[in-house]
Amino acid sequence: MPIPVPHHPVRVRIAPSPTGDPHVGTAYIGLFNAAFARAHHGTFVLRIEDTDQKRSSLASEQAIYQSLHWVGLRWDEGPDIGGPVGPYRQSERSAIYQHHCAQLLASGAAYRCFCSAERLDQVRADQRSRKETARYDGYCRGLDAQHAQAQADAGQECVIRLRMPTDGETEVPDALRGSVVYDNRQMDDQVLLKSDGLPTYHLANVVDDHLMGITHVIRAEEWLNSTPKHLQLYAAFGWQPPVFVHMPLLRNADKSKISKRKNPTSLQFYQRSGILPEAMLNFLGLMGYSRKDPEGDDIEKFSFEEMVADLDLGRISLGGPVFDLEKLRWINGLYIRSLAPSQLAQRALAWLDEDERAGEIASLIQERVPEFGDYLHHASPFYRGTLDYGLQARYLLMGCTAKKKTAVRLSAKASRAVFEDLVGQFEALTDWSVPAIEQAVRSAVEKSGVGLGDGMMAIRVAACGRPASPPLFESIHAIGRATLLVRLRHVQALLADPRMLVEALHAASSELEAARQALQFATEAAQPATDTSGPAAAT
RNA sequence: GCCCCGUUAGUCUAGCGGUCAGGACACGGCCCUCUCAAGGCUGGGACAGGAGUUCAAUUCUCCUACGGGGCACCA
Repeated sequence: MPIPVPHHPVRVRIAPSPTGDPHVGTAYIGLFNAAFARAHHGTFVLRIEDTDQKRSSLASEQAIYQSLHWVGLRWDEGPDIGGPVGPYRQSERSAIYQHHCAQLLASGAAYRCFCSAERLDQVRADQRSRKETARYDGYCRGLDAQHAQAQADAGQECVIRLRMPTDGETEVPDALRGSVVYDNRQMDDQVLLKSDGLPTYHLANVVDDHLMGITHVIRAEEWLNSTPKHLQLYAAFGWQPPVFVHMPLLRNADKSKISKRKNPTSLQFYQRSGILPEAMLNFLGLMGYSRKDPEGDDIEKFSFEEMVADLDLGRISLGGPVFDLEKLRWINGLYIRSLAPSQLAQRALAWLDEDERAGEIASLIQERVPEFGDYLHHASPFYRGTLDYGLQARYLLMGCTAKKKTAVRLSAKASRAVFEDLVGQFEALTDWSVPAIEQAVRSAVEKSGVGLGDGMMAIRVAACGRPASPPLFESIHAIGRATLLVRLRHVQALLADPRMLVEALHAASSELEAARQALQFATEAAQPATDTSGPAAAT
């Protein structure tokens, strides 16, 4: 299905919220927006949706700029570079939303609601127990507008809700799905303006998209179900809605929506572990999308420009693509191999150089580096993304030292408990500092009943992949939370897999066999060569 | 629970009524080779199930199953 393109210039946007680490999903949607804009000689806008005061942060906003730049996305307008329809940060647009909201209030398309959070919770709980769709029950819908206004003026807290039609249907034209029809009775009287005076996503989004002249809203599928509300808003304002394109959601291996619990979702993780930005972009361009050569075979490797050259969003496939690290690594290898050796050297060095942890890492390994040649060996656990855990590492992960292999099963269970506790603590840590890390590690080990030495060894191996490392807490700090959590979860998966134990034992027995053979070989070699001549002696 | 979207091998995908169902990652084998990679060749592996429409369904329609998303004063 071709994407409708009006005659006026194309304007698209991405609108990330600056909460937490810059997300691969943002880059994914950004890629398709940027490519679409470029293909139509349009404009790509970056808008920051920071209306959630509690969760938004400036640091996160900066990280978004950094990471999007890293993958090679460039926007034409945004909070950092300005543009003709700013401001581009929603927290700076409060007056605009309030003004538009007043308009809806005046026309009767919206109304004030004084319901308490407790009452709303109660209503929802009741509805759920009656197996109905949970939504606002319209308690304040009939309130007299003048009276409500007076109450609000008197200082009573309230929100402003959209008055949705109570019958009929809303048809959502989606460029990839055709029209999707919603029964209006299913829909909620969505809150538009929160009691803190800031808009919700829905209001801000519609107002901004209109005011910024957005022609195509290319966003993730999770928004499809709220599009009818947005359409009602456009109608209430008397505005023409944009073309909607809902992209499939990136998935974890188990097909659920991609999440940091199950996958590294932070772009910084990939940057740090040495994924080339062009490989990352290429990989994202393969998610739900494909290009083919004249023979009809799929093209796996392509640049942004090549993607733009024959872009057709209508070819996007709707099944949720699993974000497969294996394939990402393969593509990355493709790019690394295509570099001239001098370029590779240059880029690898630049990669090391741009890592802000350089000094911290150097100070940790300094004592262990008799000559520069040893530097790479000691530094590598800090720069890698995921780690491989060999035989010895697996034993140690299971909480076993060489002395206590007999206690394997018991220890594996205890070490699982350590890692589970630790992941929980590290996720919750607000302060990623060495003392906080130390406290978390100590408490996790103590709670499990594993000896401090064995427990810390298991954690060290999980964190660094080897039993010898700089001091653990400092090392964990330098590795960083995102990467460390990826490693811990990897280890958890290993420990939860009974095959790991079998494999470890199997590997141990073949190692033993190899040792036996080596011994035999050595014994024979040590004997005086009496009859080594002639083939007959071999028997 | 209700609403919506989806479903080609373990994974990413091609296919848009008639194909030996194509390519790629991963996996196995062989070749190359001082090792390891890389590369080449090669093998196994898929249309979720059931009805219908049609001379003909992976492709169109419906039902079922399964997966996912949404149902906040979060985006």
